[in-house]
Amino acid sequence: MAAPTGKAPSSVWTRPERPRREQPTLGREQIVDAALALLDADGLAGLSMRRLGTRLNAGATSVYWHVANKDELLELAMDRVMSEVAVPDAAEAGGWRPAVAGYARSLRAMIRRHPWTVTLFGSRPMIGPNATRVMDEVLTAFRHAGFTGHDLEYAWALVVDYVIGAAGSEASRAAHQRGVTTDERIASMGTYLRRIDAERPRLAEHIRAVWAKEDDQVLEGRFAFGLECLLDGLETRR
Amino acid sequence: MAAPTGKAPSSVWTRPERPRREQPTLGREQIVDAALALLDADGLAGLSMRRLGTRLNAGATSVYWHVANKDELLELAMDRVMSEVAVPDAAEAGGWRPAVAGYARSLRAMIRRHPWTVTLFGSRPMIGPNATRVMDEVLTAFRHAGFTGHDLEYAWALVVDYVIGAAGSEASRAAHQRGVTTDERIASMGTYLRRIDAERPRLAEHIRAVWAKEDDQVLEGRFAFGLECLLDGLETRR
DNA sequence: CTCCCTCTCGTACAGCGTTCGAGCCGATTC
DNA sequence: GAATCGGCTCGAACGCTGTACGAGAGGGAG
Repeated sequence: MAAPTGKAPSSVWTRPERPRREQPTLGREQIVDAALALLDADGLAGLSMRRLGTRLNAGATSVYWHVANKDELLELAMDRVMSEVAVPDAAEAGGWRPAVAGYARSLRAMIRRHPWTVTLFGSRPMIGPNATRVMDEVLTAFRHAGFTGHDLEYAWALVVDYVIGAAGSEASRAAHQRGVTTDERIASMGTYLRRIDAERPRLAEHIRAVWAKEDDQVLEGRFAFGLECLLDGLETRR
Repeated sequence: MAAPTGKAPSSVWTRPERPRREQPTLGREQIVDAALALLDADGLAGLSMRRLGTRLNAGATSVYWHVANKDELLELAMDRVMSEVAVPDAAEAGGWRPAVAGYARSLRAMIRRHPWTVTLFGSRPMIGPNATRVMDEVLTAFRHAGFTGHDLEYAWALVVDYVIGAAGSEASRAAHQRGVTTDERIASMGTYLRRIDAERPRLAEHIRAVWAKEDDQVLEGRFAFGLECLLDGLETRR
């Protein structure tokens, strides 16, 4: 994987795609397509350059002509999924608040569709065309609210950090529940939960009560609660 | 060095003079110690079972007697660093709000000391003794505020999700700035930033203005802003 | 003494990301 | 037509990873 050296990183976006000759050869587009398919199916661990090659009916290392790194490939994949994030126009949506809320929901939905993005957010500066488009639109929404200068950056960071944190915790928790019922999960804690019972009875009670009905509806409510809290806090500061 | 091959008569010279029993054998404690040292020094990529073994003056695979997996080792490491997180008592700190704020700051500080935790949060259910201790204390703080049932869970999730998201984005951004000045970083974007200049001038302006002075002080202010926003929002709902 | 349990570690295996260089093929140039 | 070139593919190899396995050392117990 990437070696975090001290040199200035050269990003995919700074280098033009190699000019293509015909159709039947591979290009960045289909490579990213195939990578996305593997990522969505089996997560980050499901994407290896060899598997990607065979999926493309190509040699294992042919991809390296079109993409320098696996890291670069992941950058491309990240920007691709960012194209799914929509930011409502503040004027049409009826103010900055619906616009920002719509963005937050859209971003969360995207992360839930592509849980592998969680690990990758911020692993590199996201400056791809779609990421910049989203950022630009969100910033204009916040400017509609009256934020400027540092407060503008602070407000944006607050929303995006929360959404990534919340959607991330949902996604990774979902990954561990796949094919396991809540009862089984509680049962698998077995003696350990019983020890918590003894040492921290109120916590154990809470765990049982909350985990027992942690379905999609509750998660939806959880996110809505957090988002509204956060927007209320922003409202008083604009 | 003589290598003992086959069934050569066992001579003093063919074998090291004392088969190394200097340490009372390794235990989980020192294994986690060494793992933490590697993780803090070189991040997640810096921890390999072989490096860990040599660091412990042990064979590469000796660790597997004490720990089943690398995953388990990381779970132990995660719980160890959770011991650094402190939750002020609500009564002593002067209310739920200072208590929760203190917890948030302590968690963020821990993540900044151990940036490799970012990827690991939520990658497995955190039910180690220290994690449960922290969760218990935080829940009692929120109960002091009057939260119960679902709102209790929602409030807790809001804070922890935000802190992890914010500290995570800080940590990963810091990892990419290591040894690179902001000027170099902006310069490395080169023509690409100029394209953003052309297509999204307000965004480019914002990027230059914000990235230019993204020092620790600004990050501190950013976190404080978000945290206060969020606590304000919680205040109206308790 | 032998037996057994705890613990160490060399070896091996499959898989990873990536480099290198050989080679194919269509287009251009002589 | 022949030679050359550049875009592109790909097999082989390198060094690394996590982990399974089994041989064996050390010390206590019978």
